[in-house]
Amino acid sequence: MGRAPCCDKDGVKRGAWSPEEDQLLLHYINKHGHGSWRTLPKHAGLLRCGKSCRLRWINYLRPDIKRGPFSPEEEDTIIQLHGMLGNKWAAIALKLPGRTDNEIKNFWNTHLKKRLLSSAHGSWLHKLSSKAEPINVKSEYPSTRHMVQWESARVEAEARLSMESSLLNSSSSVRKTDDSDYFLRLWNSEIGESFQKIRGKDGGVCQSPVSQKSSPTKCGSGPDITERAKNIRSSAFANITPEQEDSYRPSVDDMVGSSDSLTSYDLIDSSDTALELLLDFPDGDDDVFQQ
DNA sequence: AAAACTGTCAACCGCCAATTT
DNA sequence: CAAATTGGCGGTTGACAGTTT
Repeated sequence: MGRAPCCDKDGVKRGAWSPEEDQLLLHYINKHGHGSWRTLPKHAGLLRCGKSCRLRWINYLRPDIKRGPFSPEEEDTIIQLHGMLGNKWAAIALKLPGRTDNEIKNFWNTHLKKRLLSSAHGSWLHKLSSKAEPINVKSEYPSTRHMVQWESARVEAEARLSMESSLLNSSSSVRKTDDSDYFLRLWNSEIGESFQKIRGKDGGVCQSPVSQKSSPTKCGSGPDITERAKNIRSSAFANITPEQEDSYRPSVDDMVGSSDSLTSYDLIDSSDTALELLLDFPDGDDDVFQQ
């Protein structure tokens, strides 16, 4: 059975919100809270879909929304979290107070992704031109090919890192409920703390392309980010005791019933391969993420 | 000056998972 | 337990502004 539409299309206003509508929504929520989004428009006197009201509130009207350009630190965080989580915008937004998933998604798609791809493109071409034998992929369109290769390597690495993280999580006392929940636990664990320490050490001296265009940037530069990534595992685990590390290691019970015969360490090792794939992304890629 | 192009971002759409009936 | 409902998420679209030709 198909799902009923969230609201009738007829008689429901769409498109940009007027200041009057914003006022109505703001006033209602301040007074009563949002309650059920479905019934809110009716009670608030709005000719809008509840879903639309929710989105407007979350992305625009909420009082804790942070306005203005992304700070270098926020930018850095987005790049790193996206490397770990992929397009989990809601999870990423949880680590950026005042920023919405939509805002982060837009920022990634319009700024960071382009920089990443253009830099990756340039670096691959550079590497190709310096090698007698091109990489074992045939295509008349090197740039497209390289982007695809890079992207597939990244996706694979993500998938394996995700699997690894799931194993780590499954071994702790708390079970995974959803991606963001799992990630928050990981982030708030010793591993996450260590990761943040790594960030603290080498991050932060970068400039937002939006707010400080003329300033130099090293935010997310090639060696910077790859070194960070390399350090995520080694440094993070190095900072915890063997007992703590054991607590992240899957128990025998956890492994029983798994569909294959891999041990947790096999998986971690295999993720190393994928990570290397990601990390071995062209040497001298100093300009990745730079404008 | 104006048409074409490009970039940005708010808003919508469709799907999924959790919750309720 | 199944169906219906709701909230939430990620992908995509389209309007608008700014820039280039």
